[in-house]
Amino acid sequence: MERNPPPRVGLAAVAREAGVSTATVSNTLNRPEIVAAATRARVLSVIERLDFVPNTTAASLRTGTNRLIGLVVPDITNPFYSEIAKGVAAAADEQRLGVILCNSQDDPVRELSQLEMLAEQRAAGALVVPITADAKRLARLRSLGTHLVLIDREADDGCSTSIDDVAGGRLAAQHLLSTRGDDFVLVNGSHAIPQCIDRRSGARAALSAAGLEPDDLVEYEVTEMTTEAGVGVARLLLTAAEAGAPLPSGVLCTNDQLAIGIIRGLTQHGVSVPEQVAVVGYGDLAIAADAPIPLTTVEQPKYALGHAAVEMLVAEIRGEQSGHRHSTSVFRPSLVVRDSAP
Amino acid sequence: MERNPPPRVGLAAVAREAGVSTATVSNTLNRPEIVAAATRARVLSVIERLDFVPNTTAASLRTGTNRLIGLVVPDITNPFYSEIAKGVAAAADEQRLGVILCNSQDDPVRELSQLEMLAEQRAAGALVVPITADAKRLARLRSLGTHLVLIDREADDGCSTSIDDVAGGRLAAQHLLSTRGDDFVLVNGSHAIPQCIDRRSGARAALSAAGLEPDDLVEYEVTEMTTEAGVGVARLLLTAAEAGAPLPSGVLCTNDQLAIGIIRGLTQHGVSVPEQVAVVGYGDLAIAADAPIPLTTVEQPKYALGHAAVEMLVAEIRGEQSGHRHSTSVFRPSLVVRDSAP
DNA sequence: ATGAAAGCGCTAACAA
DNA sequence: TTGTTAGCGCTTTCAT
Repeated sequence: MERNPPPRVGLAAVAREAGVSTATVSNTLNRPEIVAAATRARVLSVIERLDFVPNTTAASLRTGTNRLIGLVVPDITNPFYSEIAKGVAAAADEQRLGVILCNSQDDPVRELSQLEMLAEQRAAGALVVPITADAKRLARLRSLGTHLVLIDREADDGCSTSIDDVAGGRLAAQHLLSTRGDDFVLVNGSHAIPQCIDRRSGARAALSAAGLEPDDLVEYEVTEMTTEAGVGVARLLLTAAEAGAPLPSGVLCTNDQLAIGIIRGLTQHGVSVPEQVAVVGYGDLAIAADAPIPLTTVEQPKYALGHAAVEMLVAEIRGEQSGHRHSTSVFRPSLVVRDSAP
Repeated sequence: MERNPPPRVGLAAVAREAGVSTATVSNTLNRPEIVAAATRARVLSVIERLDFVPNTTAASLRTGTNRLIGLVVPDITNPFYSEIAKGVAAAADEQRLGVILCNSQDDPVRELSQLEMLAEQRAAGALVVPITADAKRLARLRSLGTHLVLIDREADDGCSTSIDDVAGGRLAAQHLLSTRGDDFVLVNGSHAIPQCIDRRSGARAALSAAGLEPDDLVEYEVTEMTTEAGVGVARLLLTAAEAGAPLPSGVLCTNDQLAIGIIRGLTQHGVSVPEQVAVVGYGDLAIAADAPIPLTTVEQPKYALGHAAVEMLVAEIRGEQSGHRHSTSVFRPSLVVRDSAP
């Protein structure tokens, strides 16, 4: 079982064996068109035979470029982020880039030190889903030198890919409006979260567009956007109904977990969904389709978000000298109609 | 908005500014104890002032070691793998390692090319959740030079971290046996999947241990381990019951999706869970706790699996010359009792 | 305790 | 078309 690793063969060994210079070996790899077909074939066969694996570390040092990019997400376990990561990984594969995954765990300090690590690795750039949009922080990140593309957050100064949450909120509200009327309620997360604000704005915009007063929209704000919180709000709704107020004909939730909680809370108490109350979620996670009553929800192009971010980063890197204008691509969400709100 | 990137300062610039040699700067960074306190302070202040970011690429080239490891998973979107990734990312942070994420998408060809990429990057090693355990393939991977630690699959020749699926199957079966009796059925995935085989073996072992005949265990095998497939099996169970055979008192599923499907299929037809039929899942994904009837299931230490794998890889790398014996650490799953099978 | 200098493996002028 | 050669930025003997 003694298995001393064979001494790594380098460009020089290949060159010697093939009877050419190192430059020619390098060229057959990087610019095959400028080397004679015969030589190329000979070199390639030697490479094969010696099991030569080029050392990109050395190449990076020499060229000053690196085929490595960073991806910083708050929690890779969250389906929203892991879908993004999947899109990033696929695009990176296409571009022959490696992705350094950093899980910031919602900790700004950790996030910063990870960006620092990426800078030390001389990553060509980084895609980050920032924990806080604090402009000062972002400037600091950028000053670390690597190119930055923000995901799921618009950058005033720089590239980003994001989703139009206002449009998503509008879409959901319009659906409820046209199928159920105007007496739906909004179940929202903390107003400290930009996405929650935007979705709410969209819902209000839909109301305005229908000639209604947006301030009449009843909103329940929860601190944790969990299934449990949803069940809690459902109870509130039922209590109010017992006190005489009618149940709303629709509930618009700003994520899927809340919506599932609402449905559970309502159905447990004999209220039927969607007959008595229609429920719309937001996000289209796997749980939406798999729920006991499949969820009508706003689908977010998460994979596309990640995929596009890589392409944007590559464009930014390429355009480094050739002049590059920062850009933002905003994806439009769409409504997926299922049983919970037909 | 013209912002020419400032020319990167290197070790040499720092040395010049601090009036010392590059060796001293390097030493204050890597072996601070051997440089005089006064010099060290001066150098550090210059580093700070010039915003010097060491270039690990160059260091790697020089030392032949790299603070980068690879992580290859079949699908980062799958909660099982993303939990592992989280554990890997955390452990890597602790060890100041970068993690290159590769999503093999269940494609052996892609997996191989990703391992090749890791070899080109001279990653210090790779953690892989292999698509196929084919020994020849693994040998080929190892021959690419980087150290390998397998995750969720035992390596006959090399390091690995895995979960004892036989124990998990036994745990689940024992629970059903002691709370419900011996007339439970097994709903399993394809026998081509080692984990499915192991979980089945565990269930059979539990039967044997109770003095029962393992061959009497009724098993339903599905090709896709989805919620839908679970609903399908539930229907089969109900049809059989109509034909006179009694419903089993328990159902043991080899993943959580199947269990949720079973519950849905049964309850939709008026069968109460757990009163008439107890259902046990496997995996303890988020959906288990969040299900309408919270799921009794076998919890797998996914995070620990990833975390331990990093430590094992580090040990293997360290022990490269100092003699290192390959090891396998096998984690024991545990049973989480919830409402679906109290 | 510090400095001088030789590379790590590769790429890219430039020369032939 | 191919070869020669000078580094990329760092670490590490070996002197001093």
